[in-house]
Amino acid sequence: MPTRAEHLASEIADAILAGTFAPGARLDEQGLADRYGVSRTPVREALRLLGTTGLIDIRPRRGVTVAEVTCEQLDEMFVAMGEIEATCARLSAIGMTPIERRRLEALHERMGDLVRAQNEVDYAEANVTFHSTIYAGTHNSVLVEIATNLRRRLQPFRRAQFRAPGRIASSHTEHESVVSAILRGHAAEAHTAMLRHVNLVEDAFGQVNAGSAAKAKGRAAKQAGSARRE
Amino acid sequence: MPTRAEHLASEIADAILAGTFAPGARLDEQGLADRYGVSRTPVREALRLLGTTGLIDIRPRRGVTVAEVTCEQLDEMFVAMGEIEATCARLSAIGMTPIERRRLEALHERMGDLVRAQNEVDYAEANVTFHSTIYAGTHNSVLVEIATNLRRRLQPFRRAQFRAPGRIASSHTEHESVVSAILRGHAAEAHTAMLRHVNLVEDAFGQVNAGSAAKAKGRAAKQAGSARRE
DNA sequence: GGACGCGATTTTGCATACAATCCGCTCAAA
DNA sequence: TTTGAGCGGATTGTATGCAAAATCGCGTCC
Repeated sequence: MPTRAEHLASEIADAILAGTFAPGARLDEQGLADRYGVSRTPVREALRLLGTTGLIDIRPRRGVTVAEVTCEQLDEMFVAMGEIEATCARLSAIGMTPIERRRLEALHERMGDLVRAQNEVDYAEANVTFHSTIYAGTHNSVLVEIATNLRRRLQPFRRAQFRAPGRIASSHTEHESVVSAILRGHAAEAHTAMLRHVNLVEDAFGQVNAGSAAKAKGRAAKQAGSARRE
Repeated sequence: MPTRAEHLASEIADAILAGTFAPGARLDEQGLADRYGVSRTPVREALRLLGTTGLIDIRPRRGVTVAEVTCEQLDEMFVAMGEIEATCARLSAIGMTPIERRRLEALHERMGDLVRAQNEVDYAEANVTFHSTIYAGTHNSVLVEIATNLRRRLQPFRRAQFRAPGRIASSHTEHESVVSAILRGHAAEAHTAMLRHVNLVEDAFGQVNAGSAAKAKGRAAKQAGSARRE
């Protein structure tokens, strides 16, 4: 059974990701305590837990606010994500067991069916599994954790990634290169293919948030999260 | 001014790294509170902060213990570190500014002097700067943070890395390949050189802790931290 | 009219108190 | 002798209270 603080942490995290608490909004402890019907202590603890996720911004004696992600930071996160994922793909190409390779191949084929059925919802879910499978293929829990955390932090900005027309099909084609390279054990190729895939994902993100995001890119203070909701 | 909890966190972290609290040792809140002359509240907060660093192990309602790092985990950390550093080197080769390149070159040359003077202490310090410089060369704060965290987690296991005879000279030679590749903007080469460098660092670690560590490698339950102290 | 300084209020940080859970022990029964 | 249940102590989780710091509003001075 999770402790109250942990429960609160995920509760608050969900609220932030859902937009209930807008970026930049102040999260005062008493307010959250009242809202969730607990005392300030577990709220404090929950906020400290979230502090390390990059979701909120804690400044000593000055309270905590929902993190405002600038376009620069978002860009850096996408670049880092690409590099980490590419590394995972490379290691997977080298070290995946035959069973893992078969599973990856099977998953990829199933996703092909979803593309033909134009089932974007299930594809999005399978996509998470796809990338997680490649993380796991590194057989390195440290890398898995890093990749998973980064993915979670980027999640709010990917919501609409498969809404761009034809994006789901392009994604599958890119996956094809990645899977092919991994199955053949071609490390460098897997790296390159995955790097390109993630970069294209970022581009797709940019397209979905086309008008506003493009302009926002210039303004430093402009925080990226809002682009998603426009 | 840092809050008491933050101060405590680094205090406790130092104590763990210094071996004051042995791996596996129980860290009860009241005990720490008494030891540092504060109440349980900031101690709890400090422990939560440390919880995300991998330095301690928190199990709800069952207290916190100093993390016991198994050889498998240590191995994974070294592999991950190598991959991250290699990525940083690659990005540095691509994106470092001329000024950054000159600074890296200058630092490398200064380290050459330290090698000739056989000044292991200063070399170890400069080595940290060297790697940090390459992290910074990515111009990506996310990667910098990941790399820095990993390095910090590995720090206790590197203490003796430059004690192996001739290791300091080998290190500098390996750096030479890395620096050369970065300065020439050769991405793939920088990646490979750095990956090899970090792998050799791990080997050096293994040599220093030769007898015990080598045997320990086989035993799953054996925790790596103890090897360092033998 | 604007900027600076000062006090009141709000909010965080820390301490203490209480409740719930876990761990180890004893003791009894198979 | 071993195993299991039950009980008591110890420890963590949560609530509340208090003090210090920060923020905001207002008045004053330039």
